[in-house]
Amino acid sequence: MNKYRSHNCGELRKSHIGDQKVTLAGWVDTIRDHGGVIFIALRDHYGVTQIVIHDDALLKGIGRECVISVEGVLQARSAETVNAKLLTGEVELHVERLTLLGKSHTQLPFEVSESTKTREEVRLKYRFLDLRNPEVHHNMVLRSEIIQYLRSKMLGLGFLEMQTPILTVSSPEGARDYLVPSRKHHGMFYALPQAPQIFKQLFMVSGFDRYFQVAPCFRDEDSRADRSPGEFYQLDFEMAFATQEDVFNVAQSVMHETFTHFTDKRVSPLPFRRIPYAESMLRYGSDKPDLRNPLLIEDLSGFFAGVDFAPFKGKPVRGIVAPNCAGSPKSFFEKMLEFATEIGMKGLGYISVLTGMELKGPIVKFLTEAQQAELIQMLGLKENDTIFFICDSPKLVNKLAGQIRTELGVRLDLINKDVFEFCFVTDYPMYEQNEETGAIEFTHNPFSMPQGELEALENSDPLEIKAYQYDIVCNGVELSSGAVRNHRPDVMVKAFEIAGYSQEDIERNFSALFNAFQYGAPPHAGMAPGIDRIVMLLSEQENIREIIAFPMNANAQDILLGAPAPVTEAQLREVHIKIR
RNA sequence: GGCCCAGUAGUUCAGUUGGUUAGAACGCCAGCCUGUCACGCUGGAGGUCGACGGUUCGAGCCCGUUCUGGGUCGCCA
Repeated sequence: MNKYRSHNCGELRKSHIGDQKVTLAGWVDTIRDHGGVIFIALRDHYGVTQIVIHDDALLKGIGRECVISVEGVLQARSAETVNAKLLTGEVELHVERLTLLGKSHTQLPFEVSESTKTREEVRLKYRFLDLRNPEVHHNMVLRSEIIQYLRSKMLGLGFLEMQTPILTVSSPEGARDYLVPSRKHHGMFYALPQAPQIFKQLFMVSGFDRYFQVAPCFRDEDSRADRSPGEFYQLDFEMAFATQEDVFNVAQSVMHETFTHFTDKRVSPLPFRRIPYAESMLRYGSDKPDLRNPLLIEDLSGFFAGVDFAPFKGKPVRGIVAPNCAGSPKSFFEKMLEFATEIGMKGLGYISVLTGMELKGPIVKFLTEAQQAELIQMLGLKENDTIFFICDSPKLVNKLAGQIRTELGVRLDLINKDVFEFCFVTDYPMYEQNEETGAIEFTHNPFSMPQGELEALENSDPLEIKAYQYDIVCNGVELSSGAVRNHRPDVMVKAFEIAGYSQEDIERNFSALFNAFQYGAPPHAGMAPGIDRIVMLLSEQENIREIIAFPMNANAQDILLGAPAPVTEAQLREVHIKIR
């Protein structure tokens, strides 16, 4: 028998009554002292069990959050004292012996059960206490179970879990690297991987057919509520002899099964919708559309070209039809205008459809009768609809319309909270034009295969070329991007040439991959859904720190251990670094 | 780096038009209580109002600067 306990705090039931002696160990959750009888809720990883003490001398020096071991006799609770809220609520342990295993300060920085309401700074400093809170504790358990589940799914689909280096080389593309100075090589640096991109592609060249990894990724970029600074995990995978379809099949089957397994909410049926990037930007105003929001954006540029309304003249115009909105109080429209102003719009025009299909709103007087009828017919307007107009530069108009769409969805309470709506956003443009310099640049990953391959690169307008580049999105959260990779050196040289890079540039910056591709590379494709984001969605947490055991704060500091921290002069000398 | 919000007891917060000794709840300490389960009751301790400077007879409150935290834009191939 274990020295400290015969059972854990979550498992005792009526059926255990009559067992010889029962020993439990755990944290003192609450103490209810009635004078002659004292009740303690004893908590561990598995649950809570009530223990009963008749001799208050046993409790001397014992306060909340102390760790104790108690031995005694298990008894049934009388019918009227059963606690239905506890799985162990039908029994209680009557204590004969009590041992203090770990004393706690009496004044805690916060009450464990209330920790989530405490300032984050304090929570993170005492994260070990915060994590005792069953609510927070459970998030970590869920995270573990999700990762285990993802692993088993990937293994079941024939993927091989493989490790790639953590100390690797700085890459010129992408985010800022975390650098690690080299001791043996003066003035040289390792970098932590932003993703195992190059390595997983090399695996493909090496003949490993299906690779995956629960991969730590490091990027030195500023945080957001859904973006941990510094480090995060991806379910990184890559498949040889695979097309975009093959990747989608794996991704949607794993996501569908995982989300179905861990929640009761409805999950998008298979196959997940595919939305081309251009359509996503136009209809949802974002490349990560939240499909729970039923509102769609309409392109009204053509319509307004024929309308004599100066502010919209010659500019792209978008419209969003909000149902059952015309009767909203004045304050609703004022709040919407306020929001529009906050995101940089000059105004927010709207037209409401009154009973009898009469149009009302500041813009109506600029429309002829025929134009009013056309608008009603074109948009299928119904009584009580309100149509909001968004007009801005071609660069901003979609994004602004997307923000208005989201805000309307929230304010009108149109977002169904009980579903997980997945989609793939496909056909990202290969290149874009730099606004200032006019230069042609890669939109995303320079290693994505252009659709049409060499032929398209040679004969098409670069800005028209699409890439086999895609995202998977759930409820407006971007889970990952992925691509069919460009495995052909000749296509790669041409693709880089269009973006203004020479073959020497490729050889200098991406020599390993480019060189490997000269020795027989299979077509391959992959993806890397973010694990933290998946756990966030499944645990319904708004902040990524809630699902990471020891997160850094928003300022990229670990205030529990104190990172980053200065190091000694000797350490600096060893790695040939001088602090200015 | 820009913008927004917050900083008052261990914690969460209130604090009126600038006016006596800065309050509440929970926690902590002491006492009472034999069936509670967020036990209850009585009493007590606990404050550099983030910091600095200014205005004022007088500042938690007004002004300026600054620090810290959170959110967001930039950034995130």
